[in-house]
Amino acid sequence: MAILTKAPRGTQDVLPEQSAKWQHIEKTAMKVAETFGFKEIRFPTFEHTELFARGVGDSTDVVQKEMYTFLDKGERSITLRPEGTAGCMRTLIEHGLLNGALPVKASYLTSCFRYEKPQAGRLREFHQFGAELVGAASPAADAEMIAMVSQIFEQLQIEGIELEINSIGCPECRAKYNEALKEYFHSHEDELCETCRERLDRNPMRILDCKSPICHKIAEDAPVILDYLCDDCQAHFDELKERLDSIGIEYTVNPTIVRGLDYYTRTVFEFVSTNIGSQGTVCGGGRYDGLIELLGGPKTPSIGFAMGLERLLLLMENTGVSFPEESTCDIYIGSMGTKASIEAANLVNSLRAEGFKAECDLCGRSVKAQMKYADKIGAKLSCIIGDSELEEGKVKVKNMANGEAEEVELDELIEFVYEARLGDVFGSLEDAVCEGVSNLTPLNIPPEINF
RNA sequence: GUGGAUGUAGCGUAGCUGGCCUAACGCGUCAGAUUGUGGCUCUGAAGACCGUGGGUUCGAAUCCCACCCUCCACCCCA
Repeated sequence: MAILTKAPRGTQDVLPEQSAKWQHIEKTAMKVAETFGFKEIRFPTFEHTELFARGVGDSTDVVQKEMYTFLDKGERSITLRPEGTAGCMRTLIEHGLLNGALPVKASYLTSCFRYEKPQAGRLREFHQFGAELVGAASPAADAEMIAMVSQIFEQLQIEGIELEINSIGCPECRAKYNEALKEYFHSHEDELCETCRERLDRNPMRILDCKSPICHKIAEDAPVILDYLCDDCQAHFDELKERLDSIGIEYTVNPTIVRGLDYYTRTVFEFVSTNIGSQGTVCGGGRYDGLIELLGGPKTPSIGFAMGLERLLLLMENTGVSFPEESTCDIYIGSMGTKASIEAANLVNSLRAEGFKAECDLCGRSVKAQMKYADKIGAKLSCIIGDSELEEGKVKVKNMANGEAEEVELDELIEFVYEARLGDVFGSLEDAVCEGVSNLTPLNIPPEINF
């Protein structure tokens, strides 16, 4: 296929038909975050390569083989963000937000880029909703973040998703654990797969993740990080569990969760589904107490997470979660002849100024074709303006649902549409008034009323 | 990066033991079915370089090779 008409590998177009679903997810996530005190933050799509190399970690797969890195015309090494946290932290440090009131609560909707082989739930450009809670070391912060994710899933009416948590300790207890791991795996060195043998001294924790049956078997009896936590890390993890129990959030402790980004410390968690193929992690996050300092900021304990929006959407579609219905055109104003077409355009314009969805003919089509179009776009009302209507100043307005028509003065068309819509929402205009709703237009109706 | 499956109009498919394919069908789109009104029905039209590029052959959507894309698994992660 021609390169001009084909999207690059691993990218996805969102068609108008799909966009309402995206907006629903995005709005819900941002709104829930707002109730938790988060404010949106926006930061660049690309950063200096060094930021990710340092922040995410030189030895990670993401940095080693998945980044979109290039030299710009000024010979700077630039990288399209492979994740959100590093850029977000850079922004907070650069603008001195960490010198203000802590914790800082920032949420974002971004696209991320990783050069990977695409498959279900894995794209080269993907979108995530992320949130960072910066400057709070307490397990209360961890619990709040996890609660926020659960709340988002609940609001979205998602079921069949499970929370797994783990603690990977602080650098001190992790060092002890790594030693224990190395010792254990060295005793099985000959049986390990090739990649694991290479990992053994550099990053033994990754062997726990290996899917090769033999390594997996060996890993089953390996020392568990949870047994090597220092007192502080242990207390932190215990309190987190206690808090989750108390709020009523179910979880399982999975000691094999080892996040692939170097910055994580202590709490790590994943929300996993079995309904979207092998890329089952819909949301992943954890604490990163050392990251900000590593990037040159003040020592600031923090925790964050990211949700894969494509995966979330996939999950919702695969499990039959319903999405809110989209509102359709309130009135289609058809016309015959140029004069009438101009009048129709004026009427439509006035209606739109009031916040109604109104449409008219732009193709010079026959009356019949215009009516068909009105039907296709789901117009609730329709009318056709011709010479006689202009003369008499009246139109027949048809209710598309039942075919009944009513004669309306052209001057009063806007009021008519108004009453018809209020009637739909409240049963009748009288009911609306009874409910104390007055002076409503589609523009000032509270969002919970799906006008 | 490794392995497997796929690729025909906007969508879903038929054709694929090579010539009746100047590519068929359904949905969708557009236009008509007596003068200015949708949903049903009927008629008609537009729309495909049969993923791309090579090759075999008198002749290829159909056979061979390469590449690309999509999907699935590994890997990795959201």
